[in-house]
Amino acid sequence: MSSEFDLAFFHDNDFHRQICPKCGRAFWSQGLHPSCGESPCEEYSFINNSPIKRAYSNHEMREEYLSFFEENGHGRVGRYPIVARWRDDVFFTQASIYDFQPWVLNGVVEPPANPLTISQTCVRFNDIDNVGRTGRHYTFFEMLAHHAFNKPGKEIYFKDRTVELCHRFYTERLGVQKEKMRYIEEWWEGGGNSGPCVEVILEGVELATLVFMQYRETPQGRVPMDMTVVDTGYGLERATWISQGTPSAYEAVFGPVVQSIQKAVGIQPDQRILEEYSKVAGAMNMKTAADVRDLRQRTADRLGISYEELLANVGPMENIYVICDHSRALAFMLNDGVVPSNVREGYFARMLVRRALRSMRALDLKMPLADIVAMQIDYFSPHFPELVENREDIMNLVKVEEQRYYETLDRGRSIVQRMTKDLKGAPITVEKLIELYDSHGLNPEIVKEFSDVPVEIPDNFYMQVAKRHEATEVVAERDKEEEFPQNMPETKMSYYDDPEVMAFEARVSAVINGAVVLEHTYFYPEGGGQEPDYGTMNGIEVKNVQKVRNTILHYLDGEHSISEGDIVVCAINESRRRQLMRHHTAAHIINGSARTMLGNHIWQTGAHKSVDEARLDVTHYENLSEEQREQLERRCNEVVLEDHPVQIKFMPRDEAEAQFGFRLYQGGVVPGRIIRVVNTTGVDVEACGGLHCDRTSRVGPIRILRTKRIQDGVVRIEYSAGLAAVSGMQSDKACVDALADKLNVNRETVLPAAIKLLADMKEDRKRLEALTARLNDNMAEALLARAVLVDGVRVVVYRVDEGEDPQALSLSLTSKPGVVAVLGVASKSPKLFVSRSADLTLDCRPVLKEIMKLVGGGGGGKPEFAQGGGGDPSKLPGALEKAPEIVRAALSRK
RNA sequence: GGGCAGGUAGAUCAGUUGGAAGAUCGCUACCUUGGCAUGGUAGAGGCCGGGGGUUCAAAUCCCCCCCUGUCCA
Repeated sequence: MSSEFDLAFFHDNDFHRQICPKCGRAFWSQGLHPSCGESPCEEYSFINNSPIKRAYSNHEMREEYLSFFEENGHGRVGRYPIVARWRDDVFFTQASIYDFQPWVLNGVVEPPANPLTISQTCVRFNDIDNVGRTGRHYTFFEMLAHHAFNKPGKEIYFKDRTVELCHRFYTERLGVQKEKMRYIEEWWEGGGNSGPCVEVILEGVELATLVFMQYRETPQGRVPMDMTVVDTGYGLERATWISQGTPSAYEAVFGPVVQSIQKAVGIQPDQRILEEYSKVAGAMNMKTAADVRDLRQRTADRLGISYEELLANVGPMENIYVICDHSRALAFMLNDGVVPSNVREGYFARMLVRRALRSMRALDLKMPLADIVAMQIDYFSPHFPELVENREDIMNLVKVEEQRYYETLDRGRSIVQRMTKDLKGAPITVEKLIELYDSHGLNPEIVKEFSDVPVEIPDNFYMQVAKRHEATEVVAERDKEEEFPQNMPETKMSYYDDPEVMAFEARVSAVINGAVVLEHTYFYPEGGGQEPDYGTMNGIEVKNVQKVRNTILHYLDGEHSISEGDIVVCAINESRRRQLMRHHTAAHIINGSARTMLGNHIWQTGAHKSVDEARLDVTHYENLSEEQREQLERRCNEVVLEDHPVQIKFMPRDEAEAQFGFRLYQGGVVPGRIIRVVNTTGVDVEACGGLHCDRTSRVGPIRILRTKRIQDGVVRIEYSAGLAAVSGMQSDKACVDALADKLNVNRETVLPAAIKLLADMKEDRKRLEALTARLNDNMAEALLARAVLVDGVRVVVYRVDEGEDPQALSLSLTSKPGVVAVLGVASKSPKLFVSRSADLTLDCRPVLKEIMKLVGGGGGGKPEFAQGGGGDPSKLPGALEKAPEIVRAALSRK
């Protein structure tokens, strides 16, 4: 491996290759060092003693870096969004190289500049538990980078130049003494690629990683890539931190925000304690609560103070750091289109809100989280102007989510209180604690606060929770096997040239698995949620059209004799096509109108357009109210009437992004160097492959049929447009007319007539109930008059007729003292009821069972009221005849 | 996408081994008061989330679906 690092740059500049005695890794430096310098081999040595010539703010450091590389021939590129909408394999942008995967790396798309430099906003959640504690972990961070993409015959630069630029940046630009820089030899693998890499270490901290991607990891082994890539990553926050030499990175990065919160909380920690704490923490990797206690104890020992004194200083600061980190991450995530929810990317936003609120609770900091997010926006917006535009929307999302958490806490409080009431002073078990967290979102600290009984929290609590989730099996994702040959002839997509052509002739270039491939076609294949065109080819029905890579396959109804080289005559089902076009343009109108109405957090997450109806799924935190639905419908129809032109243009990707931003990618992944931009002028701009009306007026009426929350954070808008909307209105009218006809009123009075009808029905039902009750009473009196006297007890045996209520009659009979009632129903499933008055002690259940034995059924119930059934209905009358005897026997047994 | 906890009166929730759908608050009317807070009495209000199944009988047991909450990826 060492040959990978035998760089001319090292040799020409008096670097020495050394082996770290602690970790055994090789490293290069112009100075001589006892170890590789990375923690835990060496402790931080820059605190209060920065090796960098002056203290930089985060913003100054970013600019210093980007301008250095710009001066050295790199094109400066703007950040990509945190939500990696151009990829379907990850939720978030976790490194600058993500911006160029997969299309730049696989050669489909040219990089926006080559070489380039960028400061990429990233989020990572794997180390979230260390945020605030180690002094160097974040959920959100900026990765400074310079990248070079080397194609065969078009080399930009590789290892030597990369290390040289890195070295010069720190030594020349930031004034670090050159002997202090150390470069560790390492190997990197990720995302199916691999290559050697160099870790850049300064004063105990890893500043950057320089990766040289040159292999592809395949099932057959490691193969060289056609394109080699320089993939570097420099932590902006770390560089800022080292330049300032503050105890933790958080002070350096969030300066004013940390101070404002500190002031609001009213604490002034001992700097010396924070410094030592940070040094010890830097050398540790914490997994459980026990690790954290260990860290604190070690620091306290070094300082010669008590654990409690340390905790009083460190604890509140950790919470402040968590709040700072999470609030900044939220500002950017919400800005870039995440809506908090309980699934997918939204869950990470929810988690950040809840963790931040917990820290605020621990500090007893009583202010809205949205206000802290606003502080971050104000601190970062001079360099990220997009935050200003979305400021109100971001704050609103935070407020909504904060409110949700308080509702969860309220629910949780009553759950815990009910639970502890049953426990009567016994402690809450670990099992229950896990359930409260896993199912109700209540972490043990909160449970402890809510409960009056003892709560014991195990150190490995969260590991036990994780264990619960381990058992869940992972469903293997089945790759859809490519069943089409690799070398199919490509089809020219003529529908993009002129979507108005509905009849054409074309030459057949192939027939694949019975599907016809033409040299060019006006048939629109299924795609972008739009169903395919139907029509005819040589008079045969075309019933499906699919696109596979760049080939369009026409599926015909039944057998056909069309073969390669034929000229076929084609006709497209025009009414179907026009309706699909209207629904597609309507989707863009609705999307744009909803965004204007509800906020910039509205993004399309799915869509489907068929002939009769269509739907559009958008990100939003709650279902629309009826008023909002009406308002949206009205706004959409105004857009139709305003007659906006719909401009469609093929544009280079970078140019389109520069002009319209990443909001273009509403429909998800759009590969390719050139993208098709559909601009519904003044309303919405999207990268879209669909066919559209050329003006909004041609969409016709738009009806928002209904909206529903299909999952937390996603609202489905179902709609119809054009003639489908007209059909809907007609059937609605027909329905009301038919209803009016049935009610024998006109359509204007159909509603009050229906309301009156329902009221009348309800009244009638009550009268019927009252009447039945009176009938029961009368019947009861008549039956009691005919009752057989057995040992002074009146025994009533009666076969109930259809329409009488045996249960109510039983109750009525036995409400008088000294009565036993035996009531039978001889329906096809016979039933029997045996009841007695409250003053008697007879157990009705054996009586019932004995009678039902004669019928062949069973039953049970309570001593004073037994019921049963089943068996042969024709045997019921006979059984009832024997009933008085059975009752007599039972009474005498007493 | 997966796991877990739920869905009963307008609201918050009980409902034991399957066997007559309940409590509290709120609502309506009347009584108490000069008026109000309050107190007293009576009453209204339920497809027990939906659909199947087991059973003589299901809010209760089993299966499927829908909805809500929550944790994890």
